Amino acid sequence: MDRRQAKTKKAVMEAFTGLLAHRSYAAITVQEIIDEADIGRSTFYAHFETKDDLLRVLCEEIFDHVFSEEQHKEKTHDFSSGAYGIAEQVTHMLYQLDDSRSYLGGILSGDGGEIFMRHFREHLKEMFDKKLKKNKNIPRDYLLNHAAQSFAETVRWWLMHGRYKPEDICRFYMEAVPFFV
Amino acid sequence: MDRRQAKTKKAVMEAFTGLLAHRSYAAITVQEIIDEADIGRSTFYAHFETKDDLLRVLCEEIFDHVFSEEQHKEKTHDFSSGAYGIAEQVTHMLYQLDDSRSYLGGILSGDGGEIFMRHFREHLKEMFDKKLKKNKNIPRDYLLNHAAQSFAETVRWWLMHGRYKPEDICRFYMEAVPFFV
DNA sequence: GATGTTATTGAACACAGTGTTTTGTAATGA
DNA sequence: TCATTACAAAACACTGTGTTCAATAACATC
Repeated sequence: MDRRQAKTKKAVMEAFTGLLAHRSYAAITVQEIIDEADIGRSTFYAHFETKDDLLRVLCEEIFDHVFSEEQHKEKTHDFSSGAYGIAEQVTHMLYQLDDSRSYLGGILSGDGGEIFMRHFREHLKEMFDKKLKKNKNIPRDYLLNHAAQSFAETVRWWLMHGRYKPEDICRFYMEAVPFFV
Repeated sequence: MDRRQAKTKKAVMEAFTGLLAHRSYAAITVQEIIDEADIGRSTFYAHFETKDDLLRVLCEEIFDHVFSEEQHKEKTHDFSSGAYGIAEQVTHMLYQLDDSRSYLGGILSGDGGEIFMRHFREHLKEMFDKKLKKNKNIPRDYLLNHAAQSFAETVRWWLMHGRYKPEDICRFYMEAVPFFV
């Protein structure tokens, strides 16, 4: 990849996350990102289709970070089926998310949260799919959505209000949503 | 209240809910609401400060509908503390929400959902506050948020995907979130 | 170092949507 | 009847988005 492109993308991402640390996604304008990144307007639009596209890219990078290590672990230690590992996986995700704490606040507050939460939920549903206990009283569809959404919401609650350690949050979640094998 | 004002407000609300039945909140413009309601632009802004304000008013009307009957019941039969009644209350709310099903879809999809869900969650937290079981392992703060958010999400899931009866949804929820007295 | 390619710049532009203002008209209630 | 209030219509300012284009700079490769 052209060094110029890489430099531009890095500048945009840093400007964006920097702004997100102080203002909500909805309140940030493309012009501000451009000014902060110190690039031309047309350059921005050469890299990202729209402002939402930029947010989507950032979310994907976060999710890559949060989920990829997990997949690595799975392949290495075969955690893929079994109660052992789910707590560790959850805790690990929480640690990864904590790294992005500074700008996740800006993403989550206001309507940018919608985009993040929706993608996050879908990733989680895929991840949790094989880890759910059977339950004859509740449709699997509902339970899977409940488990995923509850975790996403747990993260949101944690990042916005609480100041607990990842291990604590994991314990709360596992106790509140006791439907894993 | 002036008959003209009442007529205008009714026209706007009907136009708005009518449009919400077919498009998401974000995709609907003020101009469309005005055209549909067949009123002047300045008239709209004499009644509502902004487009978000209109959504807020609609949400409040829905919540009045959903929660007021509950408060009535509480005062009448003293359900305020006790396991008995929570399932009935939840079921009753679900029936009320089902009445608004046609346009709730438009509110919930896209970023309008944020406004509805946030207000809904806060109302629910207030309502659930006295009905939660004590739990020494989980902070009350977390548990209350979890119970409220999970119900809001249950409603969303139900309105968007599922086609169950209110009684079924109530059963799923009570089983998934078994933290009520 | 010369050369063709690609990225960046900056400014101007079209466009959509929001919310405001003004003036004349019509409905209302007392 | 009459003062008050709501409404309509159109023009307006404003903010923000995304596009276009010609000039310039950086790049990779030979």
